[in-house]
Amino acid sequence: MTRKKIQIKRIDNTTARQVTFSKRRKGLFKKALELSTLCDAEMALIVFSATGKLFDYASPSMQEVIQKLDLRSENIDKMDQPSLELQLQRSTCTLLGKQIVEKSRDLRKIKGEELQGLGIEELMELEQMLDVSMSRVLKTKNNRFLEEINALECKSTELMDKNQQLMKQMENVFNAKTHNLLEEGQSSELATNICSSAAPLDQDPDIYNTSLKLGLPFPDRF
Amino acid sequence: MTRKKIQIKRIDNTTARQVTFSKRRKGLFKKALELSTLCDAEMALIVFSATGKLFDYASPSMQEVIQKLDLRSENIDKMDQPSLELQLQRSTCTLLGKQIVEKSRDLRKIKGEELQGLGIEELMELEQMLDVSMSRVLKTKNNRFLEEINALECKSTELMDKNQQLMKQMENVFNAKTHNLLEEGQSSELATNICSSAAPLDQDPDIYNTSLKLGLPFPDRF
DNA sequence: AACTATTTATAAGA
DNA sequence: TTCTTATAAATAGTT
Repeated sequence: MTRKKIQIKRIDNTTARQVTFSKRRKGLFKKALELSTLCDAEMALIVFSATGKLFDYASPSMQEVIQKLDLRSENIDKMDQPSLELQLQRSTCTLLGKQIVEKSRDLRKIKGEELQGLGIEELMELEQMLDVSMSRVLKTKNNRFLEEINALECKSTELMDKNQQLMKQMENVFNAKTHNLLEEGQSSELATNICSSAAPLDQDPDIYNTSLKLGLPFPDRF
Repeated sequence: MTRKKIQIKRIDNTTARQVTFSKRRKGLFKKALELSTLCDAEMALIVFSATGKLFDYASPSMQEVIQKLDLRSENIDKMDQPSLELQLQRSTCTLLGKQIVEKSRDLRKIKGEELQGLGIEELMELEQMLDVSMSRVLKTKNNRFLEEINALECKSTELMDKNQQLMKQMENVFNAKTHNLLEEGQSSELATNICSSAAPLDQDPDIYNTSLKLGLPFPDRF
């Protein structure tokens, strides 16, 4: 518009285009600032260069101007559309919530805490279910008891064996000692003591089980 | 900017301001169009007059430009941090998920479907819980049965009363008829028929209950 | 980025 | 509002 008048159409030469962009952009923003200042107008000017660089001016603020624009064109739905993930999370939440409510009710029913609405047939179904549950629980519990008892019996047998071994060793020691003492002409007091302290092991081997007792109350029923 | 250079500050005179707004707005939009055309730039220009009138220009479209702008500003401050609601929904989802897993396991346990990991103490707790549930269910069920029986008995009594009334009416009719017939010198055949068809009502009033029977199998236990 | 010949924009007035 | 017009501003092509 000076040396020569130009046609208003895309400038093909990249360099020339970029130069013109710089110059005219500067001029445009100056004019925008002047207009908003002189005439007290709200405005927003957003420019992206071909390279993606952003230049913008807004008065009094970008937010306000765009909000005002959205209110007019009812673009609110489109711009403020919640992200896909948010929508997904929301629906998942409601779904999970429903599942929880359902499962909670099931639990309360099976616990017999919410029976007021149930009819005879439903109550009988519940009864049958509880019967099945109870038999399973009792079966499992009984197995556990039997396992426990079995384990204890094994331990008991082991200990009794060990006890026997120890007894024999003691006897050997006693015999040897007695032999020595007799040979040395001493009394048999020591031998008697050893013998009496070892005796209970044969009479009541069950006392070794005390350390293995369970700290459980005995069940009402098996 | 012609006859005189002006200061770039708000024009006090309203008319002058409006005139200038018109002129400069036209110029600004022309420049904007030229820039976007010449330099292939995306841009949006939004202007609100002091009176609230909207003037806008966008290339290639207002939506695109504003979206592009939002993406930038979101990338800067919002995208790093997902929106508060999204965060909330996410944590709610995981929480609800955990609750469901927990409740499902509780249900499976109480149904005796998942007992492998449980110890004797837990099994005994379950047993006790099932005992409580069972007693509640049985109590409720028994109440329902009693209510049902009670209702049937009431109905039965009502029907028997009604039956009695009908009997009496029939007797009256019979007597009247017999009287008339005897007076008219006819045989007592009709009277005998009436009497015999009415007799069973007194002998077995329970037959009236057949229509009220429940279609339920009798329970194994009360 | 600076220059400058020209075109454009526009302030003031009509 | 629009037109006119003198003049300020912007800017295309060049350096």
